[in-house]
Amino acid sequence: MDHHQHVNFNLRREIISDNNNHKVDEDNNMDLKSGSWTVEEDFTLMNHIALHGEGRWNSLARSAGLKRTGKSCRLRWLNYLRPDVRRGNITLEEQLLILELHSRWGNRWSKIAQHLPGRTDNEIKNYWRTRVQKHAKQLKCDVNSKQFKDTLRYLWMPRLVERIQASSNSNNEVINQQSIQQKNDKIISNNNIIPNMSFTQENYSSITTTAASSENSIGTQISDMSDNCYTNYHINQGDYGESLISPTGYIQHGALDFSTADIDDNQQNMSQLLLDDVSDNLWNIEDMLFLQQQLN
DNA sequence: AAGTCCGCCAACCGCATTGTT
DNA sequence: TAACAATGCGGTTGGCGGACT
Repeated sequence: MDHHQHVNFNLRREIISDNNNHKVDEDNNMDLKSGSWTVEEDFTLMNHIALHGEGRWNSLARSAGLKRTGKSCRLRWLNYLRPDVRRGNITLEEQLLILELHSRWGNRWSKIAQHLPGRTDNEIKNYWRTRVQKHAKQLKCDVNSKQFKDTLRYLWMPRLVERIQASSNSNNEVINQQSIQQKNDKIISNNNIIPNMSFTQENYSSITTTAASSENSIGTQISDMSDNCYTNYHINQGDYGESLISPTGYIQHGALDFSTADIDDNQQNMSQLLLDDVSDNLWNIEDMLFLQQQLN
């Protein structure tokens, strides 16, 4: 019996499906449920894992009294119920990291997820398919094509870096303003009011903290990584190629690898892409104008 | 208001790999 | 070391909800 045969044999033994979202565990003659998990099932699984730990998913499912396959329990726990699962929108930093790591490793979702604490491979895969592949589709090019990879690398990723930096700067400004106000308040409350004197940012640079180091857990964790992608983008934008990136991070004329014949289509497609992307916080009007200049 | 479309994402499936007996 | 079981991984599907007509 070769590998495939015995795997299929395992699967046949494990479950036999009917047409009604029910499966039968032949060994235990038990109806198995599939589809969405109920709150009761979630509690049952969580309580059982809290008491007995995870692993041995098939026997866990049986001993917990869950009419689910071990696989289903494992997936539910790892992708949803685990306490350290990070929920909510993918941040700019995470987007950048996903793009970078995917450019290195391709569809190695699990490997990529290891570098995004709290994110699951499923979540990253979904992000890629729904957001990134959508843009490839809009550009009418293959997601693996050089054209699309260049678009990601020379447009999307630098733009994300700029957004991250801008966000970090604005956070610093808010923190600085708060610090200044607190200082002033403190001085006033101590009856040490100094007429006509205001505190500048320079005066208080020593008491401010950067958003990246104190507020942004991803940034902190990334900085601990052995292969530090995010920091590389922060510091070495020249990595994109000196001929491509201007000091502001913008792309030099002619950097895009579009053939002349494709320019009109690409311009139209990219403009539409950028318009659509406003909802994803990746592009703005400035980007659109810039790109149109590049394509003209 | 009702019907349709579409994007998102949880969950499933098949296969590969790893662990255990 | 072969057989089997458990786990991991990536592709795909289907249901839900919001947007649109």
